[in-house]
Formats: sequence, C-alpha cells, structure tokens
Amino acid sequence: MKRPTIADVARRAGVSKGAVSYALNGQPGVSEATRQRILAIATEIGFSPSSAARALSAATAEAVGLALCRPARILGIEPFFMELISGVEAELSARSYALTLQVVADHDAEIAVYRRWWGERRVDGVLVCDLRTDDRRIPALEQLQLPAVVIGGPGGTGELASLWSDDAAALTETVEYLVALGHRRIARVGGLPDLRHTEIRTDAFTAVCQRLGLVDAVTVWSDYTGEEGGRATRRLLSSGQRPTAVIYDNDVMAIAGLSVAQEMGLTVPADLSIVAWDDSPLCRLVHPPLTALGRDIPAYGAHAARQLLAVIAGQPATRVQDETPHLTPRGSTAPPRVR
Amino acid sequence: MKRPTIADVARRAGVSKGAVSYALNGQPGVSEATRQRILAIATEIGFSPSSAARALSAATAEAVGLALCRPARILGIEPFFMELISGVEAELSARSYALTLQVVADHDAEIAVYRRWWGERRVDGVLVCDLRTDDRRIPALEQLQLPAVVIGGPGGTGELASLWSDDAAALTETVEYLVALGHRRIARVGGLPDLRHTEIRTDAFTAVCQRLGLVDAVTVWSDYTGEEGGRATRRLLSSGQRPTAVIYDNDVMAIAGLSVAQEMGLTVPADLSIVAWDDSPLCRLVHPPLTALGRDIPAYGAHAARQLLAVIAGQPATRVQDETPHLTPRGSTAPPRVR
DNA sequence: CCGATGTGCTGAACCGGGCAAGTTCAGCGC
DNA sequence: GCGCTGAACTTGCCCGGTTCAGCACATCGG
Repeated sequence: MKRPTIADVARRAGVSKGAVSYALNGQPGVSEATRQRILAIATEIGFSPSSAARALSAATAEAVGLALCRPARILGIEPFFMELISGVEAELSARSYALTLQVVADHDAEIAVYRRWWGERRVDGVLVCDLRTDDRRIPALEQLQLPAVVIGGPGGTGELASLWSDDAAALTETVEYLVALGHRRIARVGGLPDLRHTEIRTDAFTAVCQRLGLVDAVTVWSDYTGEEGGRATRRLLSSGQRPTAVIYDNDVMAIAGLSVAQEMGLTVPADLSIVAWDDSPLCRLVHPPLTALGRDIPAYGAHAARQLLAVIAGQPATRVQDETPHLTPRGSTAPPRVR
Repeated sequence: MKRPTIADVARRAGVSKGAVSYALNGQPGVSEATRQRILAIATEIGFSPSSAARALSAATAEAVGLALCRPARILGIEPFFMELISGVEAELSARSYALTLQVVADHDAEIAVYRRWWGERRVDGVLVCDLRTDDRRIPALEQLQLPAVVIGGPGGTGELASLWSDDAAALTETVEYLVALGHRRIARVGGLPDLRHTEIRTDAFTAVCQRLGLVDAVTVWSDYTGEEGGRATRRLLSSGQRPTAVIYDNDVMAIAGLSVAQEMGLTVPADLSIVAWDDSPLCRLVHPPLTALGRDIPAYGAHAARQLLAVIAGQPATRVQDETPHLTPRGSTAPPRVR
C-alpha cells in the first residue's frame, strides 16, 4: 500500500504543499475554510507526516532512548523495570515521542550505543538507569552533550539532570520501626555493591545502627537474584548470634529469604522479621505477606520522562528528589519472640 | 556539538559526497586507496550517518515496533515480557535495528498506534502479542499491509506470519504425568479466557481429561494476577470434592495458590500438587519449589524477531511452531496422600 | 591509430516535510 | 485611480543520505 505524502494531500486539495504544511501545523497563512478542507482530506486518505522527513528537517528524532544493562534473567524477574518503562511510556506517548529500547551487556556497550544513537540522530535524549559509583557513563554523556536524565543519586551525576528517591530516609525509618518493635540484631541483604543506591542505603544503615547502638548490625551483599538472596539468608541464620530481623534490597531476595527461614524451621515473624524493598504484588502473594518499602514506580518513570523532555527542550538540568519510599507493615514483621 | 555530515567527510577527503557514500557502504565505484582514506577520515571526525536521512531516501525505518496491551501492574509482575523483549532485542541490535516500544490501553489504541507508526514510517514492521480469539488487530494489520509477526496461535492469525509453542501438547503431557502419579481430580486455573492460548489450553485440557476419564476435571478462569489466582484456589479447595492437583496458567497465580493452600492447612505436595506454567526463577524461590512448564523465552523472542526481519525483507509469511514447553518436576508434585 | 571496454569519480535528482521569501490580489484611504 | 497593506497563498531551497547518468581518462585488441 502506497502511503500518502503531503504532496498527495496538496494535489487533492488543489493547493501547494506549503499550504498543507501550514494548515496541518496550525500556523497562519491559510484561511480557516481551506484549513478545514485540508484537514478533512488528510484524515480521509489517512495521511500522517513521515517522521524521517520531519526529523531530517527539524534535526530532532522525536524519540528517547533507554539502554538496559542487566542480563535477561534479572530484568525479567524484577518488576521495577517494566513498571518504570510503562510510566516513562505514558508520558512520552502523550507527546507522541517514541521510546527506543536496547539491552546491552556492559557499560562499554552502553556508551557505544549512546554514541551511535546520538551520531545517527536516532534519539533526542536518554534515560540512564542503575547508577554506579564512579560511573563511566556520566563523563561520556557529558562529552557527547547528549541530553540525559540519570535515574539515581543524589550525587555522582556530574552536570546531568537526575532524579532519585530518598532511600536513606526510608531505610532509617525502617530500622527505627524494627527497633521500636524490640529488635536489636538487624541484618541487611544488600544488592550489587557498586550500585550507587546500594552504597547510599549501606551508609544510611551503618549510620542509623550506630546512632541506635545496634552493634550487631551487618550488611551482606548479593546480586538481586533469589539464589544469592537465599544463600545470604542461610549464612546469616546459621551464625551464632543470628539476627531477629532482616531487610532485603529487593522483593525477590526477600521471598527467597522467607523460604529459607521456613526451610530452617523458623517461624516468620515470631522468630524472624522480614522487610522487602520494592513493594510489588509478589510481596502480597506469599505467606505471611511481606512488610515492604514501596513507592509509585510508574510515576517515578513519568517524572523522569518529563524531566528529560524539559532538558531536550533546552531548559537547564534539574536535580529532583522524588517521593520517599514508604513502609507498608504486613504480616512478616512483629516483635521478636523472647527466648 | 555540531555533528558531522557526509558533506564534511567529503570536503575533508576532497571528493564528492557520492564517493563517500559508496566508500562507507562497501559498494564498488571507488578505488581501494580512496575508500581507506575516506573510512579513516570518517572515523577520525566521528561520523555516523543520520538515520533520518537514510530512512527518508531508503523508505525504511530500521526499527520494529512492539505494542504492549496490558496494565503496568501485570506487565511488571510477569517475567515473560521482559524476557521476550530481551530476546527480540538481541536479534535486532545485531543487525542494528532499533526496537520501539509502546504501552497501550486496549486494542483500539493499539490499532491506532500501528496506523500511526506505519503512516509516519517510524517502523518497518511489528510484533503482535497476546493474540485473542477473533482478534480485531489481525484484519487491521492485513489492511495496512504492515509487516507483522503474531506471537501466538496456531490459527486465527489470518495471512500474517506467526510463531507459537505447542501448548496443547505440553498441557496433555502434564495431565498424563499427574494421572501417572495417581491423581484423578485435577483442576486448572486458566488465564484470561479470551486469549487464544488460553482457549487452546482449555480445549486440550478438556480433551485429555475426557480421554483419561477424569470426570471431575474443571477449569476456572482468572486474570493472571496473584489476587485472582488465590481467590480461584480458595474456591476450588473449599468445594466438596476438592482437587488433588491444580495446574496454573502462570507462575504468579501458582505461587498465590501455594500460599492459599498453606493458609488452609494443606501440605504441598501431599494434600495438593501444584504445576505452574512459565518457569521463572520465582518457581524456585518458594517452598516447596514449584514443578513448572518452562521454555526458553528469550530464544522465542529472538526467533520472532528473525521471522519479522524476513517478512520485512520481502520473504513470504511463515507459520512456525517453536519449542514445546517442557515439564520440570520439582517439590510441588507428588502422588496424592491416600485418605 | 582508432574504437571498445572499464574504472573512478562528479553532479544532480530524489526521498518528504518545514519554512523563508516571493507573488497575487482584495480592500482601503486619500 | 494610485499607492499601500495584509491575507492567502506559491515557490524554492534546505535537511543528509542514496543512486543513477554521465564524463574523463586509462587500457586493450585489432
């Protein structure tokens, strides 16, 4: 099927393509009667302007890029990314921007993708996920002068716009809650240690435990997978002075931890309290349902998308703190059983 | 930063931009010496061709589209889509095709997106998910003559290319296995009833149960969420003649079902055997780990992407059956306890 | 020594919109 | 009737690649 061009509309309307262009873009230069006639014809023959031609003359792609740098296995199991994407997408499609997605193996590949996208003018800007400490992508993006919003922080984002949630405050609140319940031995199963938000959470955990005098507080690292989360839990629960509460850096590890606790004959929450970060529907599926730190992830994505569109429009890069994750207590937390 | 164009390369090399085009695309028309000189200059000044300009002249977008028609909540919780995307993406990026993603509310919106994408020449083809019975998208795509591969079937895909796995065979094998273990009362918690693959599974379930003389076989429908899966399970287990085995159409519902069974004081697998469709890491997290019907979803996506690229290249639409899901027995299935 | 064949390159048209500049013409004041 | 203005168009170039016709020059056979 031959797709109609602006010239086809112009021919049918008996005007020049310049007139059609003015009519379709709501610009002055055509009479209202002509505009209506042109719009009617455009609708009738199903015309929509070629994004390539428009991109070529406007030097803009009407698309933003998102590169995901995690293996398929982990991408799939964490609801985070899909929810983020759907929030980003809602905001973009409302302004008829497209979202271009690419899965990459490592940061070098990711930087190469950014370079190619920008060189090919395939995207007008990018969203950056999973910020690390000393992230090589930041200087690379600054050098390219590619509009970007970093999802993560605060700090370590150079001159780029960024968006984060106050994980430190959320973690502090959680520890204080557990202490109020009577817990003194609290452990934490962290995510990948070189991610910036893991570092922030670890620092906050150390600080609040010190302030409250919890000498046995310990963080062990994992990789967000259930296998590792389970193994870490088994190690924690096998130690002499085992913790009475564990905070997990994602829901998948928390569920694995719950499973390990039950396998080892412990009752949750009487023998062990469990808190999960990222409150997905998974947390409500298991028995007992998990107390979790949640937030509106699609809204987070939408926020980031708006910020990126602003940067693309030439506005100065902003650094914004989003909603702080809030604790939803469920059946997996309780005062520790007195032994 | 001004991004270099083909004219910049031509000027520096002292040749016409036509010569540069030949050199970069490996076409005859330039001497080897000139080609090397041009390539060196292109690399030096960091030239990469504008995808818009190329798209305009080649009438191709070098991109394929994927519209997802499910709410964010469900998209996030099912590992299926993210794994599929990562498989699709691996195949596409190897040929430097981009993947454009859009989340839509319903089929009308999805058809509108296809129409817009095709009119704007934003994509060269699309992948269609979640095939329904009497799916309106099929005739719409045929009418647009937009290259497409339907992920789902067999049947109901019109003249379009399609890819499916033999769910009927997998379900039959599963029922036979449960019967071999000694189960006679088997129930199934299905997904959304108007999805084509739900229908196929339901038909296969009815057929095999009839063949094996399982008169109590029953299918109840759900919507893939844990809440609904749990409710359905509660209803099944509260009935007079409760089943000794339940097959769930996804892993999330299976986990919810496991939780409900435990909450009702039943032991899995002694009192109730559970089989999940879609073997994600979640199935190994819970206690006991779930027997599941699995397959390589990234490979499925890669396969679909290859098929789509073939259709875009003008080859005839093919209908291909992919790998059949295979049963991985774990701790959630056993012979029923004799009462 | 002349035409035939090839090689290596140039110049221009083309893809489909956007937009600045140019053209036409009705209307109005004087 | 002249001069001017502004509305309502048209014309033509631009964006950055691709591709094709054509041209200069070399090479070769007869």
